[in-house]
Amino acid sequence: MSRRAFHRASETERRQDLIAATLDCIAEFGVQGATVRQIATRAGVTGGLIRHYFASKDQMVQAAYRETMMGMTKAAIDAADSARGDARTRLRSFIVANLTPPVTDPRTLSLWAGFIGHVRLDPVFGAIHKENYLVFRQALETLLADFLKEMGRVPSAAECRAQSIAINGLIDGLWIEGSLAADMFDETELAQVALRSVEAMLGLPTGGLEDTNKG
Amino acid sequence: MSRRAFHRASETERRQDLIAATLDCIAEFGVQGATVRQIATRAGVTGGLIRHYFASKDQMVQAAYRETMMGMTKAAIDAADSARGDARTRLRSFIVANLTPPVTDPRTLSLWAGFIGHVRLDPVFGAIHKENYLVFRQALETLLADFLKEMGRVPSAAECRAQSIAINGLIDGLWIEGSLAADMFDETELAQVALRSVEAMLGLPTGGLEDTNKG
DNA sequence: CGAATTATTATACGCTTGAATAATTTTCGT
DNA sequence: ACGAAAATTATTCAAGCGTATAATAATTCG
Repeated sequence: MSRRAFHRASETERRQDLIAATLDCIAEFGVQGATVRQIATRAGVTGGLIRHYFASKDQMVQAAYRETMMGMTKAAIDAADSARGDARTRLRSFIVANLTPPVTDPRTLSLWAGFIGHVRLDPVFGAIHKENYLVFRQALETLLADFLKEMGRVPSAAECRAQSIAINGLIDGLWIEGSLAADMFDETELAQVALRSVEAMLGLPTGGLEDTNKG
Repeated sequence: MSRRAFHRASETERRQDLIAATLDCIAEFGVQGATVRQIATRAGVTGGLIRHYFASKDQMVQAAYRETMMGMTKAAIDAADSARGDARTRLRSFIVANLTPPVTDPRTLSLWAGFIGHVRLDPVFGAIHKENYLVFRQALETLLADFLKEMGRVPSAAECRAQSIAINGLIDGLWIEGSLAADMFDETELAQVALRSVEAMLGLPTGGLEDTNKG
């Protein structure tokens, strides 16, 4: 049997490849199935190389978790930032980004599900989770406060907190529903449900779901 | 070394003990740490006995998943049924039951997190998930339709669907938030947020979060 | 161009896992 | 009371795990 051919890559490139292979394996086989050997095969290297780039498998998985979470949050925040319009438009872009691919996506949920169980067990996972949660929640609260001000309101701190908790929860829950059972929802249905629900929660007139006999 | 003392239990009792031990281990150590040996130790038996009650470890974990999910759904439905009042009261009881212990609870979330990653990988998990989801969603949709009728509305099928998706998402998301970071919320805060948000989504007057300068 | 260094492969090790089997104790029908 | 059947323990096994180490190929640099 001949020896496997060498392919030498730059450090950042190889680290990225290894993280990508880790995510592939977790999405496809679950955390249990994401073994060092499986990940190495997927990355096209031999197992020993992993230890050359990461002190342990755990550290590599932590890096993969960090990247996944930051990617999701960044996608939503970028969508809000690049929506150059009024505060309402920015908030809506943020919500839509969270409830459409690639954030709402079966693969993303598989990754998240594989990771979330570690949050309470591994302090590193706990720290990554907490930081990401705070970034997300802060972004949402800012968008919300801007929107309320734009409507001419002077929201109290209590209202901002309560409404951002509620909107955050709504986004999270719809994200799970949509990612777990994507086939049960039209492509834009969840985003539309979220937008209407959020604006109803904030006291705006609803957009088209009135029934025939309101009273 | 002397032999371990025998303790003979009835079949249903022992199966229940093994499932309970499985859940304990998953909650405490994660799915990875819930090994046959660890579970057996927790249950106070030796490993071989597990195979006497379950054809494989997988089947035992599936039984544990089934029990956990059915328990959560049943708790909420029972709360709604035993609230002998108008439709609004029943819907509120359903929501509150979902967002207070033992449904909203760090341990319950740990269990759910341990399981959810299997839903897409193991068809048995997929079937359990789907069945439970449909039961939950049907119960919610019935409660919602009753409530809307009680308000004098004649809700369209589309509205019922959209609103129940939204409420389901809100419950799920707040459940996760509350279970992941119970220390960040007052004991009844999430339930209150949910109740106010749901009624706002349905077009009812809000209950006390108006700010100082509406309009 | 050659030596030192680094990246990569290949192999080996100790441990844990789920499962299978054998041995032992209890229960129960007759 | 006894023997068959069932429940439980104890032991064993093969496979797979993460990791460590040794061998080899590529790169770097004086």
